[in-house]
Amino acid sequence: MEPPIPCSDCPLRPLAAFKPVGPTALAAISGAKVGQRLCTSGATILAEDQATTRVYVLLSGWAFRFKTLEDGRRQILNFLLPGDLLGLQGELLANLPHGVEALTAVNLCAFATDAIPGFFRDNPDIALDITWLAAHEERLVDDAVLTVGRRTAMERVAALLVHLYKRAASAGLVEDGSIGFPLTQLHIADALGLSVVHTNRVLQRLRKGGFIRLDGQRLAIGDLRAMRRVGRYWEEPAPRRPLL
Amino acid sequence: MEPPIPCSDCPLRPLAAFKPVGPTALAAISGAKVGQRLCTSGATILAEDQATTRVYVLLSGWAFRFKTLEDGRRQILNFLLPGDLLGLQGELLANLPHGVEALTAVNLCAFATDAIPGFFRDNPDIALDITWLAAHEERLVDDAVLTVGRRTAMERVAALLVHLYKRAASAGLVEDGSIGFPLTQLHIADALGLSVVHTNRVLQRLRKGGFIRLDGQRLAIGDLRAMRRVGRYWEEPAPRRPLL
DNA sequence: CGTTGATTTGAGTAAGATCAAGTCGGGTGG
DNA sequence: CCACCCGACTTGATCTTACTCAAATCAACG
Repeated sequence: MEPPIPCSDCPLRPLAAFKPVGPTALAAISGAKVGQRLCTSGATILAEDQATTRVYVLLSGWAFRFKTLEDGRRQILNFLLPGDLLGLQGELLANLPHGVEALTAVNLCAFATDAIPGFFRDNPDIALDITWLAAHEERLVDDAVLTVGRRTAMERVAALLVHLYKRAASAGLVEDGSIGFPLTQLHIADALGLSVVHTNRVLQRLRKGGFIRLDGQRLAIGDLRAMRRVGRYWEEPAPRRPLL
Repeated sequence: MEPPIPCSDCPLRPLAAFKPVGPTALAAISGAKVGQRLCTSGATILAEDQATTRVYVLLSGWAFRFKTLEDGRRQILNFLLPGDLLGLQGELLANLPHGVEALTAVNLCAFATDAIPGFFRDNPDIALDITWLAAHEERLVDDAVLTVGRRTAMERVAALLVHLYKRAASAGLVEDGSIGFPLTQLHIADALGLSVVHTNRVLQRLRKGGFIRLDGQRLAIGDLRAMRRVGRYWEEPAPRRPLL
């Protein structure tokens, strides 16, 4: 339970993955911030189909967005890593069309939802950044549709692992060739439209083929090139992204 | 090949589905418009992975966004109907991560991509509308992930047909209980992650069950309630949406 | 008529789901 | 310390959904 971090000391901003921000924009962001929020692993950050009063930036930890069918079938839409914005759809659309759940303990930077129209009025650069982030997230979901709709189970798992590894890497989370990996096999299954059992078997094939090391809570990818080939997954190099 | 329609006479704006727009915003939009573009059915409106110079609003006709794997497997991400914005991701991200193809003859209203930053600078209401449209499209794609990942083939087809029927309806395209329906079974299959053959059989089941009438180019849904039940598909009532 | 695109039908198959146990490791309480 | 519980992971057996391949039909069109 650390004290709130001032935006000027944000641990994320120095990372190469993020676009530098000017002093006026930083002041505007800092001024709109209304606090921080901590969630424990497994907590519901935002409930499905609910009106929201906050928009958050993920400071640390992992989370995911999901939707469920009334009979309980769950689909994970995408994963959220440090720097990601969440809850924007709740502000723009009437209410949030999906839920958000924490995968690990999570530290969130909170903004009042009415800060958004404020940014658009007074700070076009930030407004454009917000729209950029929205477009970027849509790109991720577009990829998810392609993966779930047209890739084989093996391709899906490989593509997801590469994708998450690279994102974790650009958030500075690699330690001696591996990342902390908080997903259970059920999460992988729910993200990829597979059953847990089948997911388990595919993971074993990847392990036995020497493509990955995945024990307990850490993931290492031996040969990234090979994994990309298995997953038929080539994403363009990540551009420097804005950080709210 | 009609002459360009001035924004003030836009045939879409009077529809109840669209949010009214003030005179200054209308003037700004009108001023940014650089022309119209006609495409024939089947034409590529925007190519995959390409830098773009234009953003379009679909004035009339149907189109779809898609991605392909290098071996030819194609996934349709969502369908575009009159009033939809396309090409925004090409402006914000470096280049367009998906292709856009016309399903019917299509009439597009063109804006130079650099009109977007201009809107953000000078016209916060329009900027917010653009972001709203982006968030709304993401919602559609989120739904697509849920459909493809967790619904059965029967549910997928039923949900898609209801979805498209309702959207066509709100674009004013219903004529005596049916809509013009330009998708082939291959399009349906590619949108839903199914094979054409299986799609065909599911459609036949829906027809024989009396749920739909789908002959050649027209779709009618007998009992919408029943179809929603089959598809496990309940969307929230469509809000009035902005039109660029 | 011949061609072409869309749809339909049949037969065989494979990918992945379901069901049912069983293992393993890390708490927790007695 | 040990029994036990619980969640995550594994494994095997069986089954089903939806895919593949192949071919026929059908309508529109030049």
